[in-house]
Amino acid sequence: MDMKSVEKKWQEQWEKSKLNVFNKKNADNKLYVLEMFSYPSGANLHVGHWYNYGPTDSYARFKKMQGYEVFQPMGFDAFGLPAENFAIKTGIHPKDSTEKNIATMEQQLKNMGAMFDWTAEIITCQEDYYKWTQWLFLQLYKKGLAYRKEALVNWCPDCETVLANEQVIDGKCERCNSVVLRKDMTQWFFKITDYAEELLADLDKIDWPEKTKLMQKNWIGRSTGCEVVFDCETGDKITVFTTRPDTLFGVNYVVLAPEHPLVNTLKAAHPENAQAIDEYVRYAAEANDIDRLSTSREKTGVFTGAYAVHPLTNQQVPIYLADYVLYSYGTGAVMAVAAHDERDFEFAKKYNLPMTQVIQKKGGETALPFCEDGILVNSGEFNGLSGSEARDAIAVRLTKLGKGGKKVNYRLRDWSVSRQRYWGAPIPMIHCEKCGVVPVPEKDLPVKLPYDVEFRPTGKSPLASHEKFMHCTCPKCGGAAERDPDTLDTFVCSSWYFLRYPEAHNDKAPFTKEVANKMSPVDVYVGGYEHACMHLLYARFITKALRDMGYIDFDEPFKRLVHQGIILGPDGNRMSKSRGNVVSPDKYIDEYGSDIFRLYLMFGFSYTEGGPWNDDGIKSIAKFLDRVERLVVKTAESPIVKSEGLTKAEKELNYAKNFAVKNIVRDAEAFSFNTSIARIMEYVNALQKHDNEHEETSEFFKDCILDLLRMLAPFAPHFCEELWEICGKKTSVFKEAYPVADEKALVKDETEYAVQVNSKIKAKALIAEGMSNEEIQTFVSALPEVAPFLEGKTVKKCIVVKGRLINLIVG
RNA sequence: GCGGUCGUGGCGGAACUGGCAGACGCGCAAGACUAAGGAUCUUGUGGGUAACUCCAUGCAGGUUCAAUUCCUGUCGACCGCACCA
Repeated sequence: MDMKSVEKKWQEQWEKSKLNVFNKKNADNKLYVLEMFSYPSGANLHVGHWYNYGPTDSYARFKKMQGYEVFQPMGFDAFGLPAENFAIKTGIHPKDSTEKNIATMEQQLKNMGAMFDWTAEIITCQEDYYKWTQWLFLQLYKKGLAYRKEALVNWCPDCETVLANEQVIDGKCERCNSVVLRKDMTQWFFKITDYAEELLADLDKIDWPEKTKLMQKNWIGRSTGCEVVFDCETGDKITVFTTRPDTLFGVNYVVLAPEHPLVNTLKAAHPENAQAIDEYVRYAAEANDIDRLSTSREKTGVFTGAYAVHPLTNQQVPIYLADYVLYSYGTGAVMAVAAHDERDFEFAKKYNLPMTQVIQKKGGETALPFCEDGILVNSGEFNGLSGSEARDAIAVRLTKLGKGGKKVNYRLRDWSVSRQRYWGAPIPMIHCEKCGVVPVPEKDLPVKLPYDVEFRPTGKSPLASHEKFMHCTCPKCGGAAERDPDTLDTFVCSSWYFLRYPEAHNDKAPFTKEVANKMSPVDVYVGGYEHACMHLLYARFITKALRDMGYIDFDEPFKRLVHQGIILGPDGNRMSKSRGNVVSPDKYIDEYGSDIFRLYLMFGFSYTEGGPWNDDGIKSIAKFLDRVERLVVKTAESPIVKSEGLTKAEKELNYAKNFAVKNIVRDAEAFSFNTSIARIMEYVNALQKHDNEHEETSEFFKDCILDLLRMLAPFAPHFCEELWEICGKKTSVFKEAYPVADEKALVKDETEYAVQVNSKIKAKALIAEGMSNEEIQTFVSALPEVAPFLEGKTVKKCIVVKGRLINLIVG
């Protein structure tokens, strides 16, 4: 079969018959199967795209044949840094390169033969999409979930630009390798932390890989502990967070992060230390990520001269500044217990601070620092309590005294969405001298991204230099005002795109409640695990926020999630241009076509594992399809002999068929395509064998061949359409129902069992259906291979595992 | 450092809930058909042994009638987080 022309023929046919277009009339029966959309950074699809989209398309086709109205859209996540960086390097405008890449990729995706519903295509960099991304921003702003604050950004001094976190590799700029600094800028944030608890709790409700859920769980980082208030000599209060209130009597000093707002007050109170404090704050600010990355880094800090009062003992404890305390976590201040915390211990040792042991190992000598649970000592009335008892008791006491109490903390930080970059959706906000920050009225959306922008780095957001863009009138007072020069993180674009697909052409709204509730959530979502803590978390957050704003009625965007594995280079490393181990799918497509390539991707790897590329097996897949073709064509051309009932051989074939169907269905549902295909191969072997042994072609055999095409169709779609036609069928094989296993055909009169004596296999025996355990024991005991082992011994126990084995325990 | 995943033939990989380890395929070997075979078909293929059988799922233990599967320890590979108080 000339695969290339066959594939072209059916792709055209499918387009003409609208086979892949979702039929809204059947929406009650919908199945929303979604692959993560493509980033159009390169012109060609790479193996990873094929591996994500090919097998998932087979899944979608399989479900379609099972009777679902499958919605499988595709689009492009088209804003973002690579296009802009490419532009900076080559001078080609991001819009131009992106559009060109999209055109190429669309064609390649069509050549793949996946049943994408192109009528629902979305491209995030187009006005009719980012208009609604901006709308989303405004809703979050209205709801108080978008706010502005000063925050540190990654700053590359050489490129004179802000870098996104993903552009910082080991503390260095991914492009020029210079050390990245941190710089304070006012930025927009989304308040994802408001949803920390629900994001964590609802992980239990979704069918996602456990490791992904665990990653999100760790990322959210819930920890329960206690807040403790220390009165500062200046009259201020210092609140610290601790998970170990049981060590409260061991506090030796209090540490503030260098960025802590109280630092200036303390400095003013102790001018004698002002210089040292200033120096340390500057030192900490200049410390770059490389230093901070190193956990072995020596602890540094400075004494402020000030003291605070211990809430329970009323003792004076000194206040230090140290950058091992992170301003962004907890309260930005900690109580230091040198005897029971490794970091505090290290710091205390370095600065010769006292240590007070308050926890003792049960019954033993205690070497410091001792960070495990133990029995309280030197803790007044709390002496003798265990760790957990003490944590409760001390928290209760603090609450009573109004000096703190139980508190839950999260590691999750708010989502910074401002990007000082050009190629993104402009933030729909206006800065007016008189009215402050004013949102762009919804009727004025989109805030269009101008084309004629100098995107080469100047140290400012590129849009800031575009006068026409920047100047505007304040919607509130009508006076002159300026637009926000930043653009939105591309993760904002992708945080809601699944809601847009079903209404891709709605120009009145991003989506409607009615359609969204009907079509979403996505039933099966397939994409890379690298998005575990970014896209997948953001989309969950936005879904919940939209729900709380009344736009949708469901809690989670993706009911079931599957991660495909990664296809590595032949050398076992990740494919990369610098390694020179990139495998391009193009030459394989050229030689074998899409079906064979896709089939090989499904058969040669465990889908969720992936593995090193190796093309040894592609030929064998081509051979396999050749065999199928010969068998089908021969059968189609043979005269059919009518018969009544099934012969013994046909019964066996019927068993083989139903066994195959049962397992294919189960495995395809689990995205275990390699075993699904293995079962199809076995079935083909059985058909082949039957055909070799029989001159005539029975009606039953022909039906078996047709079922084979139905079984194989999702996995080799063009190929099976062609053979289906050769068999004289006028309608698409994808209008057929996927075969269903007939359980009756799977019941055998007798089953082969392994017979063991004392767990060692001695024989195989055919056991008739319905024999009792006693009958079985009598029967196998008499077997010539078994009997000698039982001579002179008694059978103490006979274990029968239905359909598998019999184990006689003798002694 | 913390958390997680995974170690199975020459290779890719199977093994559903603890139940015949190595499905399916590649590769290899032998044979058939052939003028020819890098086509096709048939058969064989974890290792040792002449054989009975024995040894084999990284390594060492344990639980069990039975362990690739469960538990403990250990080695190795990969991934995520990383001063989170």
